[in-house]
Order: sequence, then C-alpha cells, then structure tokens
Amino acid sequence: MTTRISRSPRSGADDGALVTRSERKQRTRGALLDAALKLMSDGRSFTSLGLREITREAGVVPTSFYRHFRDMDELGLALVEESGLTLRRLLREARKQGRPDADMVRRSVEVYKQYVEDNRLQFFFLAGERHGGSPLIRRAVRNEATHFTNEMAEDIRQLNIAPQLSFASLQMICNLIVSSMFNAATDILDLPHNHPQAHRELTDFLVKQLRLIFLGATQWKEKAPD
Amino acid sequence: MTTRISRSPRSGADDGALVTRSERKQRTRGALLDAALKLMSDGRSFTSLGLREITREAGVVPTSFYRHFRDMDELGLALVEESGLTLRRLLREARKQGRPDADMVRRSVEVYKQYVEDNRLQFFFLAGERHGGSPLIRRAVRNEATHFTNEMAEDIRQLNIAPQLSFASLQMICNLIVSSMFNAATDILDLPHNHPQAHRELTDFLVKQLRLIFLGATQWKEKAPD
DNA sequence: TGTACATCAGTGAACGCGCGTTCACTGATGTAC
DNA sequence: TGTACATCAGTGAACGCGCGTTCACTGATGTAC
Repeated sequence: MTTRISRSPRSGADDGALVTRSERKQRTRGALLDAALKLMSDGRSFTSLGLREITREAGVVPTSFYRHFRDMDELGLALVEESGLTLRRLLREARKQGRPDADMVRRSVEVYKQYVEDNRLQFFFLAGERHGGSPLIRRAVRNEATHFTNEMAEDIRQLNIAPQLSFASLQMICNLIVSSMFNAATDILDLPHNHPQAHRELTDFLVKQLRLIFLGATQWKEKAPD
Repeated sequence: MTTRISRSPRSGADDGALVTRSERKQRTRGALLDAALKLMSDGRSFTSLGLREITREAGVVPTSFYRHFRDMDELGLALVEESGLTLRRLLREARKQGRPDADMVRRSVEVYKQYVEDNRLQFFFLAGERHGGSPLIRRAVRNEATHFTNEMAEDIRQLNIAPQLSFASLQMICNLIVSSMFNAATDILDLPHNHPQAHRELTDFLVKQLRLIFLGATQWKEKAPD
C-alpha cells in the first residue's frame, strides 16, 4: 500500500478528465515536484539538479517552470513542505497504535520501515538535505525535524508513560530517536531488494538501538550527578 | 590548534623553497582537495561542484586537474580517504584520555566538539555525503563510518569497561553513538560564532544524550525478552 | 662537474553542449453580459 | 443560452555563459653519461 495522499505519480497516459485550469496547473506542479524527487532517487543531491532536467523529466518545456516556481530554491522549499506533511502523517499513524505494550518497540520499527519504503523518495530527500545542500533548504528540513521531535515528545507526555521525565528530557530523548531513525532511513533505502535476511537483520538492529534508548530513558535521573 | 597533519592550507605567497617536482605536484594536488572542501564549506554538496570551479579556486588551469585525478569521482574518493585519516586521528586522541572516569562523557563531548571545529571542512564533507551525493561517494563515506564504529567498539572491549556486553552489542551501541555524533557535527558547524551560550547549551545537550546511551548500555541484557 | 636528452606538471586555445533566463506567442479555459 | 473578450498555462526560438574534455605546447626539473 502507498500512503501518498496529495497526488498520485504522473500516469503515462494523460487523463483528459481533469477540466478546470487550476486542476491542470496543480497537476503540472505536482509533476515537477515528482520529477525532482525521482531524479534524486538514485542518490543525487538536490543542489545538483538542473531546472531543464526537471522540466524534461516532467514532460513540459523549460519556461513552463516559471509558472510554478520563481527558482529552484522555491521548488526545494515546496518539497520540504510536502515531505513535512508525510512526516506528520507518520505520527498520526503511530498514534493509532494506541497505548504502548510489550511489543511496541518492534512494531514501531516495522511500521517505520514500511513507511520509509512507501515514501522512499521523500525520505531520500529529507535524509540527504538535512546535512549539506543549500543552507536555505537545510534549515527548512531541520525545522521540520525539530517540529517532528517536539510533536513526538508532546505525544509521549500525553500518553503519560514517563511522568518522571521533564519535557526538556523528553525532547532530548526524542531528538536522539529521531536522529537515529533519520540515519536509519538511508540504511533502509540502500538495502538490496530481494535479500530478506538483510532486512530482518537491520530491523533487529534498530529494535535493539531503540530498546537501549528506552532502557536509558527509564533509568534517567533529571539531576544526574555532574 | 589545528590537527591537520598531511598539508597546511595553501599560503597566499608561493613558497619557492620546495624543490623537487613531486613535492610541487603533491602541493597542487593538496590545493585541489582544499579548494573542493572550501567550496563545500557554506553547505554546497560535493555533486554540485564543478571541475573548473575547483581548479579556479586552487589557482591552476582547468586542464591541470587531469594530472591528478581522472575525474571528479576520483577526487571525491581522495577526500573521503583524507577525512578517514582525520577520523582515525580523533580515535587516537581519544585513546590518550586513558581510562574513563566520572567526567569522561563531558570531556569526550568537549574534545569532539573542538575536533569538529578544528576540522570543520572535513566534517562538513563527511556529514553531507554520508546521505545523498553520488552513490559511490556515499558508500565510501559509510565504509569509513563503519570502520570508525568498529574501532571504537574494539577500543571499548580492550578497556574492559563493559565485560558483560558481547561484541555485537558493543557495535550496536557504538553505531548509535557515531550516528548521534555525526548528526551533531552539522549542529556544531551551524552554531553562530559569537554566541557562547548556544555552544554551552549544545554541549550540555550532547552530554545528556551520551549519558542516556551509556545508562542504557549498563542496563543492557544480551537476551532481552522479545 | 658539465652536457645532452627525457620527463612531465602546468598552459592556453578550441570544441561542442546544456544550462538558466528573456521574450513574444498561442490557444484552450474562464468570465461578463 | 450565446457571444465577445480576458486570462494565463504552456510553447518555441533565441541569448550569452560556463561547463568538461581534447590537443599540441612550454619550460623547469630530473637523469644518464
């Protein structure tokens, strides 16, 4: 299953059923964003993409680009925003899991892994542009990561599963989790396809790392001796 | 202080004291590597660099490039190798700290932060190319990171400070530490200069994360209930 | 030590190419009456 | 509903520019005798 909501990948055949002008415009805009993501999918960085390259991939003429974005930076920020929505959807999905239980960690890792695979282009983009790339894009991505971390900390507070921890400590812990999971995204995306054992090993590895963090969290003292 | 060993940054005035041809050649090669790092220092990714751009920055004619590298990929791999040496020097410096004590975590973070700042260009490069960039370079960088992780695990085993942990667990834990520290490198490098409080806060933050990991490690059971 | 030749790091002109951006345009869709 | 005009997403030609790469070269450094 795919969790993409906003627009489906461009289909080969043109769908003439779309009537209004603005719908067609949105579709082209989406095609440009998809094209950029696709071009990055084999590891290229955003800053190395060319405007003409993107319009070519999207199947429009280069000048058409300017009907949608002032320049490449603006397209990059649109990609960040779109990917941010994807992250928020992940949290919503995680909330549906309800209260944590014994198998929570493993199930979370599996859900996350599946989610990364379902949205591989966006995670590739996020992981790649979080460091490097243009400073503008980098700041935007890190902003999304911070929001994500804070929302996660807020969720945990709401669940009241770790009442002994201050919100600052929750943020610190969630930051550690988010860093590890972002880092793992590249590992997941680089996994060879038909090699189930590698997938299982990586999952086990991530489960252990997350367990270790939770183990530390349960023992955490707010005022650790300095 | 700077820990750069292999070559100092190009000086403005040409040092005529170098006599042999191969010494001059090495100097030019170094200038090309330095130029590439410098061009990336404001956040640009390696894949977005141009050959002519690099030779211009290095002060040689474009065709001169081919005396040293077949193409940009080869230069990128040379940068990875050079940065790998820098990482190994970091471990050597860490070993000099001797056996861990109460303040070990904070002192490690401070040493690391200083080291990142002293080698900012290389850490920028490593952090940026670990995700994204050309798949070739990415694989090379991740290779260096794996070696680094394994060496760190080996060091900890030698010190015998956590005899209850299997080597696989040590690797898992060191991977977590290395991920977090690589991630922190970008944070450190993006810190505003004359803003000591931001520096202190980040240091405290990293100290807490590392303490949490160590806390988890001391409680770690090899056969955690599944 | 001095001479004659080989090596080769760096030069500079030239190439074909794709780039980002401008401009005037076209023609289907939207709107006012 | 039908007509006349406005809008504007996408087109296609054209531009100047920097790119990566080739080639024949220069002249200081290295080597053999």
